[in-house]
Amino acid sequence: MKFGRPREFDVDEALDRALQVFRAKGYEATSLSDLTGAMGITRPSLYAAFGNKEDLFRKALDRYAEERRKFWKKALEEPTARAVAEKLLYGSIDLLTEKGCPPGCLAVQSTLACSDESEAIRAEAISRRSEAETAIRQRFARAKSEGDLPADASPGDLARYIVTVFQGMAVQAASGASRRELRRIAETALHGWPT
Amino acid sequence: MKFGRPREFDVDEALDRALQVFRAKGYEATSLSDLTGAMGITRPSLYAAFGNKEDLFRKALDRYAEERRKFWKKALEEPTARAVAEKLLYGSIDLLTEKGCPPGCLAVQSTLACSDESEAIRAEAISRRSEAETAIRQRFARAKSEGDLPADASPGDLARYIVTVFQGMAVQAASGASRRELRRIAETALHGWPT
DNA sequence: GGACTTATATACCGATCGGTAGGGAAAGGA
DNA sequence: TCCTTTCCCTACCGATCGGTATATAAGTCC
Repeated sequence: MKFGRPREFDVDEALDRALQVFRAKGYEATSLSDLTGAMGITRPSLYAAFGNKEDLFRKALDRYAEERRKFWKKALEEPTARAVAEKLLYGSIDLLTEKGCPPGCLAVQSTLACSDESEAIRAEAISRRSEAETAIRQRFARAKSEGDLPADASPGDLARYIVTVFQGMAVQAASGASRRELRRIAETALHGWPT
Repeated sequence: MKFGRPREFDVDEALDRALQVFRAKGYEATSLSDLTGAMGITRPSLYAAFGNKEDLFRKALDRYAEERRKFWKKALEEPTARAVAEKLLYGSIDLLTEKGCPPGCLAVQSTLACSDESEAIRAEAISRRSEAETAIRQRFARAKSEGDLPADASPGDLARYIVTVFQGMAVQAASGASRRELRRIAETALHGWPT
């Protein structure tokens, strides 16, 4: 892989730019012109480097998911189930309102906005989410066995609940909710956490 | 308004068909061909009866919102704040999983899927939602003054929380969650309701 | 019967969509 | 230097987008 003319743009940087656009508009509403404009490259360069639009989106989603995974893996290391839940909800506020990006969650957005053709994208976003939910459930099950959660608590229900509140917060963020408002939502959601 | 050739289709029925399509695909991903196909009318008939695509969507959203408003107005008549919250969350499960329609909430979907051009649609969906939240907050404020909610409870936070959980449930429904799963989410969300 | 009004049907508009062909430009290997 | 490989650019493809001009059919009023 040493022959030929070297490419004149940075692939990772271009992918980041693409991710920004996809976050702002969602998969379908983002056009190739939007992408090439933001990435600073031409259409053929895009296709040569990333395949087609769907491939590019998948790579952007990969990068996005990897970043998020780091976050919740770290959150699961908290000593108690309560602390884990707090870290997940409060910490996600930062991710939902990163400066420079439009607020919201790419995965949630991609789950909802879909036509017939992009069903594959939707399915992928959903499956990625279930990975996180499973990890949270297992963490709560451990907490239960350690006596950290009451015996009548359901790790599966609690994990699903946390994920659902996060998704609701993502919708709120996309609707313009401030960090302060999101914090109050998280606070209220954790108010009845089982002890 | 009695001159001229009478129209050969029922406007309300056609609007219902359009609503179904918009619910299935969202505003942007729905094409005029999708609409005319489902409504059983031609393009010029659609434009003569409803204006353009955006007008049609707004009318469909009106009809949708009216139906939903009936639901939450009724829920707010429950005697206690707790009963109101239960009715709102459990009752919304039916609305999120109506048979015949694809699962989810049109307003939530429209909030997230948007490009530059359809920002007006997005803004309208958001403003409609705030109407419901305000009504819920006022109901909770009344409950607080009646001693039905503790003195340290925040009607605003609780209303926002209920709306957020609903939105999360809408995402879950659109991702394929069953009614049973949605019921468990609602149950968990209400577990820590202030007494 | 017209005359008038309104809905329908066909066929089309310019713009944009995702995706690509083809030719020149820039590098390494010989 | 010449060849090969790869990349970049312009220009274009067919399909589809939302929206409409035009002509005809179907009614009420006189």
